Amino acid sequence: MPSLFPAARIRLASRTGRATPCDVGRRDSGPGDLPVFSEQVLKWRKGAGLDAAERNRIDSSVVEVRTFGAREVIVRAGQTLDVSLLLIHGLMSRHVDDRDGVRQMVSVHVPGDFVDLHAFPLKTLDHDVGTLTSVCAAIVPHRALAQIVEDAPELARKLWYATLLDAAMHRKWVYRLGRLSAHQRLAHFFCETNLRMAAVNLSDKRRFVLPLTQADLGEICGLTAIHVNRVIRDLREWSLVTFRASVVEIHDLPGLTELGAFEPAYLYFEDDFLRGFDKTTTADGHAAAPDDS
Amino acid sequence: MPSLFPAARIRLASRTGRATPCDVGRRDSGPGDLPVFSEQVLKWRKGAGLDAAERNRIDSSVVEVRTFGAREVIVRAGQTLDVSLLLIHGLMSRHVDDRDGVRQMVSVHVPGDFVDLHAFPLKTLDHDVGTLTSVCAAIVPHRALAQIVEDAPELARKLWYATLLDAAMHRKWVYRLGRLSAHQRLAHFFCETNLRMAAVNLSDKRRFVLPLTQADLGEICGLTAIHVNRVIRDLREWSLVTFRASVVEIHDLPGLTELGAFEPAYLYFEDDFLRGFDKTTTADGHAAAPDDS
DNA sequence: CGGATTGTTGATAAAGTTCAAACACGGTGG
DNA sequence: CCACCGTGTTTGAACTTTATCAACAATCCG
Repeated sequence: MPSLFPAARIRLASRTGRATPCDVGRRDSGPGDLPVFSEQVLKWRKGAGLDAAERNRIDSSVVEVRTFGAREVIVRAGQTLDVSLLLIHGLMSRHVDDRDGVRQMVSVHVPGDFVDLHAFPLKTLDHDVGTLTSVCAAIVPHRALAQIVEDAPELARKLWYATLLDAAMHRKWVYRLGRLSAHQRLAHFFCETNLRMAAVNLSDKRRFVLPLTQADLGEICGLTAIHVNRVIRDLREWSLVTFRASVVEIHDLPGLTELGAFEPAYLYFEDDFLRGFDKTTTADGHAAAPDDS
Repeated sequence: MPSLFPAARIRLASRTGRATPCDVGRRDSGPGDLPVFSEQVLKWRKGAGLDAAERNRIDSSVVEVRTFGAREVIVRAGQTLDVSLLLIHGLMSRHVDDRDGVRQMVSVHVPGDFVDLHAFPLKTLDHDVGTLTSVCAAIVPHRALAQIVEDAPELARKLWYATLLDAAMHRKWVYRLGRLSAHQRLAHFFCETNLRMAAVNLSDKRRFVLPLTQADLGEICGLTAIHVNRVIRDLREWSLVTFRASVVEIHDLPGLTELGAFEPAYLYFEDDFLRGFDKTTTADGHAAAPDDS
């Protein structure tokens, strides 16, 4: 299994396990050899790429790098926050919690996402934030963000943009839940996640590690775990995609895209990046999968 | 029928009718007697109230006031935008459009909402924006917003906040579609809308004009119009709420709130404002409904 | 090896959709 | 004034999708 999720960078901790400290990349050149956190931030996003100065500004805003175990709740709804998390390794989620323990996930975050940047303008969140895997995240104090807003308006606009990217994804999730069938919802989610993972080199465009249970997929797609199970079986039997042992393997990307009515415009990826995902990659043909780290 | 939707301010045009020009309020005092557009913006929102200078800044950013007929599409997905709309009178909506003409509404906008402020950082939208009623809106060019970001960081933060309020509502809509039954979805939507309308004096906390068809409610709640019809009948028979002739009348707010599992924290309203909506107002009791216009 | 979590299957029930048809209502034009 | 038309609402019946309940198998982890 090639470097989809290099063990050296993140190890999937057991439910109760302790997160492994994560080794943060370093830039060889640069002022003072600052650790690099911003590498994946807004990567490939149309009209929001960060220049060297902006990355530096973000990197130097980080006051701490923290690790968390898998399946921890990091932020509870209502809590007042004065820092935000920039996800470096692992997966996180945000969910709306019902009193009866019924949860609905509202987003899944991949490395490079500013998970709860929303908390900066809002001061308090309306939902919970948690880890899915063990996680390594950079802590950015809101003071530093306020300073950025104060004297780097263009970077501020890009941070704003990052939060609106989340909003755009939320909208598509509303659409997914409101208009698509169970099969389509799963297909759509796999397509979306494939793209987002690929953007940060965690998918080779057909295959990626997705450490979720079928129950998690149910919380994402508004379905019961049991129904998810049957739907996944169908998708497998239809030779569209398999999901087994936390690995998603897309056998027929055009077919999956078609079924899920997936149109990636809402992710605001640059056309260059999207070009690798069109009708070229069919069936198991191991089609061209370039520029993968 | 008391001043829920004063005819002098907005007249519900027929499907094909022409929008009536809207008379914009004027402030008696103030520099140069500027027309007031910002009056309802972020009204009652926790930690984001606008001071006089900030309102002025917004008012003076408006270059034009435009009216639109009912049921028009104002902005199409993908279109590059250099202005945003501040809704003054009427209702607007945003929706994700499927190729087969199947639509899913992702938000409904009331006066005071910066409908497509998202377009400022994003430059182009991922969804359509349209009118529900005939509408009067102030046009704010992105140049002016950029200037605000440049030299009024605190106001910029509040505009950012306004877009994140939308995101918070999106999340709740995801929850609504993913976790609630048809009856609960409608109940939740009516509760949400009641609050938002009340915040801008378009609901007296129990009753408001909502010029939507049952098909519209279906597009909002991810249901067929037929099912909406049956659900509405149930809600009426259960003495929770009636929806007839575009008027929503809530007979049992606590009951409706309970059924819809409605918790308004995600709307970020000030506690003072929310206080009028708790368990006090029961049944048809015409309970205390103060400070209404 | 043993216990807990996760995945799988079947039977049954509930919720929501689809299709078809009728009804109400406000225009519009004769 | 009335007939007519279109939009929106209401009802019924058959059907599909998804949930629920109840086991049981497989897997993972300690």
